[in-house]
Amino acid sequence: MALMSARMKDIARELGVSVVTVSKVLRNHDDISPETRARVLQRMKELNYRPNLAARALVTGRTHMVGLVVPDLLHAFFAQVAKGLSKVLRAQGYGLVISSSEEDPELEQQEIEQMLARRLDVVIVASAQWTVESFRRIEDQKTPYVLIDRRFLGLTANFVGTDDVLAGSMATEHLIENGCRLIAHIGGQNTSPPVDRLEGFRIALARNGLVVPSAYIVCKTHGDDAGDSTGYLAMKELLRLKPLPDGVFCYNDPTAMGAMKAIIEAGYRIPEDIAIVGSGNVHYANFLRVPLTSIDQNSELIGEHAANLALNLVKCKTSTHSSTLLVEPRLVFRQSSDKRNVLQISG
Amino acid sequence: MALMSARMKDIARELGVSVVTVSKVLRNHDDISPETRARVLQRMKELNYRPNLAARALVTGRTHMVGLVVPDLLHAFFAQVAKGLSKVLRAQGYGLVISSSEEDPELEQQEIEQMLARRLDVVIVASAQWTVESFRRIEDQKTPYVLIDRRFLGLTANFVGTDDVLAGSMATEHLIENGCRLIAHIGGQNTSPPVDRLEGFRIALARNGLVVPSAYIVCKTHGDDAGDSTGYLAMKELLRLKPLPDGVFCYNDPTAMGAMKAIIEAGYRIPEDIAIVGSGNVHYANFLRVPLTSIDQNSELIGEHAANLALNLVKCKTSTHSSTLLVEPRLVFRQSSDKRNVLQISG
DNA sequence: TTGAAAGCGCTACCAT
DNA sequence: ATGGTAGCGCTTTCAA
Repeated sequence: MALMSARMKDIARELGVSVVTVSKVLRNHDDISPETRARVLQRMKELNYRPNLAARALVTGRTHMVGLVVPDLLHAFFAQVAKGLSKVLRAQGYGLVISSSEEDPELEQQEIEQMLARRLDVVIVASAQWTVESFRRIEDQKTPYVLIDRRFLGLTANFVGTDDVLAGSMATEHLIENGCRLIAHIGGQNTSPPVDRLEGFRIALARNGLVVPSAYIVCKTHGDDAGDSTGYLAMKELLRLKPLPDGVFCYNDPTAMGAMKAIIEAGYRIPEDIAIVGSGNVHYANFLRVPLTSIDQNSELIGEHAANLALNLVKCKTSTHSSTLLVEPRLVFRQSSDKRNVLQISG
Repeated sequence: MALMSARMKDIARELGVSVVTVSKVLRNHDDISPETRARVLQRMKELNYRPNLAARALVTGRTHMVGLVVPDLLHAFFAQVAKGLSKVLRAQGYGLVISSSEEDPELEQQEIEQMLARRLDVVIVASAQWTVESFRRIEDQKTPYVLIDRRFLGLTANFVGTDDVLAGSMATEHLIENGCRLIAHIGGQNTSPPVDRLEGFRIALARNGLVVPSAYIVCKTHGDDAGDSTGYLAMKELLRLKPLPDGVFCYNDPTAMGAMKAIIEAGYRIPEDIAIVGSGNVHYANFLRVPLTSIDQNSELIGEHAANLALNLVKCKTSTHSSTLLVEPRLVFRQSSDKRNVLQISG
């Protein structure tokens, strides 16, 4: 038994062939005689040979690894995206390097630098940045990248995410259809999903001739990380208003979870007193205090699309044209917004 | 502007020094004059130089990357473990390659093979294997590995996980203390956590002189993946029994979520009719139908310990002695098992 | 069909 | 303090 794992050199020497021949067999070149091929394959199996992909990467310039940077691995949305990514990448023999930025732009920058230094073939980022500057550095390195979930205006980049304006209007229209007339919004700041969903919210209200005083719109920072406590605090603010809102569109599910907690603690009922809609449709939405109506963003599909787009970029680096892929949101109706019984009672 | 990213060679040529000198500056060797060092650093900054870690890995034999294979990225327990891992690894400049086996032993094997081929410095696995065979292959490669969450009897390996027997008895004792007398169990199969927790369950019952007919113990496969539907189905079985159990220890939180759904659908109350305890203490446990009492396994700490152990293995490969690290479980008391005041009005 | 030579970008070792 | 030489394990190119 050798101390080191076997190398091509070893197999070549033992079989009296050259390293090149072994290499060709490994990569299924067809200019090798069947007998030679058989002997090499045989010996590879015996030795349990594994090509050193790090060495291959050095000469080919391709590591066959993709990087993913997300703000928070614990957030079910990103876990789902990662799952979709992982599925596609595995099928193509690509590895996935994952890193969490903890919503910290500086940390994110560092992690991206690491990935560039590792020469990952392509990097996928749900960015916590405020500016566009850090993407310029990726571009300098000539490493292709794909943004997901959060877009940057003024940056021509490949993007895969949700049609957030539509998500926002869809959620709001749903509340209106279910009898809500004074609809509050709990949002976020600084990233495109909360901003666009708020716009969708406004569009839906306007389309239905509804007016909402600005006090009913609460946008805090840190909507993703610790979204539940943000939602909790925001909802407590809303509960001080008179009259109370009869529906709340929360810009994501963690926020909605916090809001529900605040409502129940205050002794109100969901959906009878206040209806709730979230977004993201986390996989446990149906198991919450009150099963949560949510906008399904098809997060796993976002991951799959991002993976496919990323792999395309690797295959044809020439592509100067960058694509934007919006996955269509879809509302999943659950108890938290179901006022049908309430409407019957009240006439 | 160069087409390729800068290499040491470029910097060396431009500055009239040797590649070795540049390399030494990069790695903070102290046998370089301050002026030379300054010039090199300056130029590195200007060119935005990033050392090619793939090349470094080839010569040093260290990729500075750690692999993690889990059965399911969506399971909050593993996401939390990954978070703990990630934190420690980042601080040490290590990268994290993550892969999901989807509870499929064959897929897991393939992913591990990939990681070995990539020459990751160490591999951390929450294994879905039935046998010990695949770990032998890792050992052949001389790649150190750490098992987490799931142990294998008869395998001398490094392990970090929960004291599952204690977790099981702790949960069960808790139900007993809260007045339960006919306690059911929903478990899993084939992996050590459900098996050990069931043992803890039995120990606690025996210690308290309680007897539970075998029909009250339901162990299905697939306790992790789609744990909620498993729990749902198992609970429906239990609900057909007479008399009904007055408490259920579910071997993990997803299972408990499914069980709660079945109980509520059947028109029973939690905890008044049936108390529930889970394990894992997922981060949204407090936001479920009924806030869920759960055994906190300190999953993030498990990740941190696993990372530290893994890095130690990398640093001193000589260590023939393998360690087992059990993180102590801790019960988090919430409403789902709170029978102290069954008349209490929620709100 | 086969293989010798060159080199990917970097580090280790030892001489200067 | 500095650098020449010799690789790491593999692929590429081109000649035989």
